[in-house]
Amino acid sequence: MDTPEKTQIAAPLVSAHEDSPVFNFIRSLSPIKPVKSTHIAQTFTSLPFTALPSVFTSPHANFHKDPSFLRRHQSLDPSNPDCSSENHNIVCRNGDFINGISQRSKSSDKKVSVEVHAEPCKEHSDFATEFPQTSRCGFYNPEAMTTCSAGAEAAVETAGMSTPIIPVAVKSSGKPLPEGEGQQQKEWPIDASDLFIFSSPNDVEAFRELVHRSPDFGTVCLSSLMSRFTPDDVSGFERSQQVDLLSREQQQIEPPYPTDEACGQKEAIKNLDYHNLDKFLDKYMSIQLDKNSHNDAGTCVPFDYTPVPNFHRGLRRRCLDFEIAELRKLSGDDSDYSHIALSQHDENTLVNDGQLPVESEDDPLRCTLPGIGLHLNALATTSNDYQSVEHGNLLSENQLMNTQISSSSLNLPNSHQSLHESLTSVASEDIGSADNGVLVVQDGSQSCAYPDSEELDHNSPQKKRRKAEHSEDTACKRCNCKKSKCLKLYCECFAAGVYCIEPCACLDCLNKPIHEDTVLATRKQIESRNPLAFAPKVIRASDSFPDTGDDFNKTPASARHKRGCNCKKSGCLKKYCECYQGGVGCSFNCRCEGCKNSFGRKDGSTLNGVEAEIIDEGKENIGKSVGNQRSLEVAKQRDPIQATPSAYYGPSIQTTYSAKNEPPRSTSLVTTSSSSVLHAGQNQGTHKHVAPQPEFEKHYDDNNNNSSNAGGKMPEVLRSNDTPSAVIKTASPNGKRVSSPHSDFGSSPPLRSGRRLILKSIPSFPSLTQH
DNA sequence: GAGTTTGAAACT
DNA sequence: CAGTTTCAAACTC
Repeated sequence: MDTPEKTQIAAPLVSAHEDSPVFNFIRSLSPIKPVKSTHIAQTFTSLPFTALPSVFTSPHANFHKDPSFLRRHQSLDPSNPDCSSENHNIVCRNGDFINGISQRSKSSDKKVSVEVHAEPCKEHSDFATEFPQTSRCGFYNPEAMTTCSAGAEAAVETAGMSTPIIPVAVKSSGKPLPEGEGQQQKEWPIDASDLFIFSSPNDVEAFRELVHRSPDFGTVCLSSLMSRFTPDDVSGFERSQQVDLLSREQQQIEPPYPTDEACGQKEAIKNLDYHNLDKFLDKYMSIQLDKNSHNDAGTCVPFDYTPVPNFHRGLRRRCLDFEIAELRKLSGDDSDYSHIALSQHDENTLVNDGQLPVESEDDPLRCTLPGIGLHLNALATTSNDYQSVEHGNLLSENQLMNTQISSSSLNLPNSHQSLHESLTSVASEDIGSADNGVLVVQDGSQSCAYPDSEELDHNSPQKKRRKAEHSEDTACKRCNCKKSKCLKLYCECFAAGVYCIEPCACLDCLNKPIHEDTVLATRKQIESRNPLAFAPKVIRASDSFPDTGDDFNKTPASARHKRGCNCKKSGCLKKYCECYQGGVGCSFNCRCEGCKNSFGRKDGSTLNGVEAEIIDEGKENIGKSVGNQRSLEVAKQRDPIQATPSAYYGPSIQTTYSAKNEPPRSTSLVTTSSSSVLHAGQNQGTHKHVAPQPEFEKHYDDNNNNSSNAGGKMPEVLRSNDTPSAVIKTASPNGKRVSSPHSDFGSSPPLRSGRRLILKSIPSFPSLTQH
């Protein structure tokens, strides 16, 4: 048996290098390529690998698919040393797949090498291309599961796609079934044809012999295998594979691969009766099992079927609904979009967040908008997550999709944060939930909104309020609309770009997935009227520039309400005030009267609670004759770091809209400022944010001297047309993150009266409507 | 929980 | 664009 030898030889290599990207690359260059790695690699690379975790995806097809998978994998890891064409068309060990499938598997010391033999797949390229989808189908795609019939071929069909038929070199006959029905015999639960592809008849015979000698061997193996799955997995599997299972059950044929893809194989192998199997493998099958790894059984990290499938399946965010719906429309996919949330799948990797996700099940497109649809207000804020996501994506091809999504998702960086949080709770709560899109979505949202069980009592206003406060950062809203049908901005849910959920006490609510058409239409209408209507109300600069590392952004003052408030009686000290509610100071955009916003007064005298006191104190000391700039200077002297943001960034940022002269809703204005900021931010190093202060002061002073400007409150910098970028850089550390939904960057003319409107960090709102 | 206050959103 | 109305959240009792 030449097989064992090969295995032994190759195994070390795999163990040592399989994880190495470099090694993978080298392997990709390997002349020994049974499969067209190049082509596959492209498609595969572009595809999120994370899909693989779907354990039950296509048990039957798995093995048949495995060759393809391997090939794809080769594509990814084309040069896989473990794969050789020596004696077989394709000989690969499980370790390879595992490696290819997931990096995490490597972490384990186990070496599972299964030499399989598969004939070239004529459709492999297509399959490779499609594979991710197929594999991702997991529980969702019953069709993905194909019965591993006794025949040498198994076709896996997934949503309109047919996977390659990969004939196995040898089918194990095994011991005859009691019934003898069908060609397959129930001998070893894991049919050799399913689990292994023998490179030679001798191997098959050896395997049979082993099985025969150990009557319970198969049962044990199967039990062990199945025990690895959670009830949810099993149920999901059963649902999707019901037909197949029934069919097999009738035939008394055990499902060969409850596990997904390579992971499934790996798990299967791990769960095998090692005493028997190991011997057999060592001798006949070139399968090396590291018994030490057996401890990890069930912790097939990369393919950890249990959590992953559930997670994906369970993830539902209503917040994504709008976008999803839109996407679905765009893609013309009528399928349940609820699973889009799945795109969030690997949030842990992503960041802290996740908000975003990599895998989509059927429709890649869906995956592409992970961040979109999140609570917009929350999303508006930071780029940290966004960046993190990107990095995370780079780390793994599995997350490639995420990257695409993230980058394409209109700068909704923050979504990751909230998403992650939401997902965290949702993931667990939604597990086992019905796959019904709508229901699930709501559930997900609900989960999102109410991570705490206590919050289940959503009818209590106080609780709601409290919940709202708690979840305020989590981008989950709930409303109590009575007349608006939750289709107006009055509705917080609708305004936030999310569907209403159960906790909402709204009446006649139309802001639900079932009315998505209405919702989208309404949305469009409102957006047509005000493109930024759904943009975050509060633009948080602090979150926008994670990489800057400067502390300037950390003060509430660094964030501003995009439009400013119009408070008359509340003094901007109550939540009636959107600025206050948003935890940001009032800005020059505000038309409030008697502003006492503790986060920062409109006049700029107050940066935040502490700063305000400092400033006030400074004012007193300096005298009323001294302008605000003096106060700012005083404050800055006392605490340059904190004072700066408020003093400088605040006004600058706030000037997104002119207080009175500039219509808050002027898109063009916003665009202008956005572009400026964007340019500044993108092209400028973060360190530049620090320098501007003096300059700002100068402008500010000048501004004060110039009473002609909007009440003299507008810093000259903002008014100046000369160097928007510079100004912005100076004033806005976040400049790089500015994104306007409608970006006419650079084309926007200066605002009237030379005033520049700076809309910072307004995440491009997911345009559900394709304008 | 009901009623009031408040200010944003929508409308004219 | 300003004024008014509608609306729902925030708040008070």
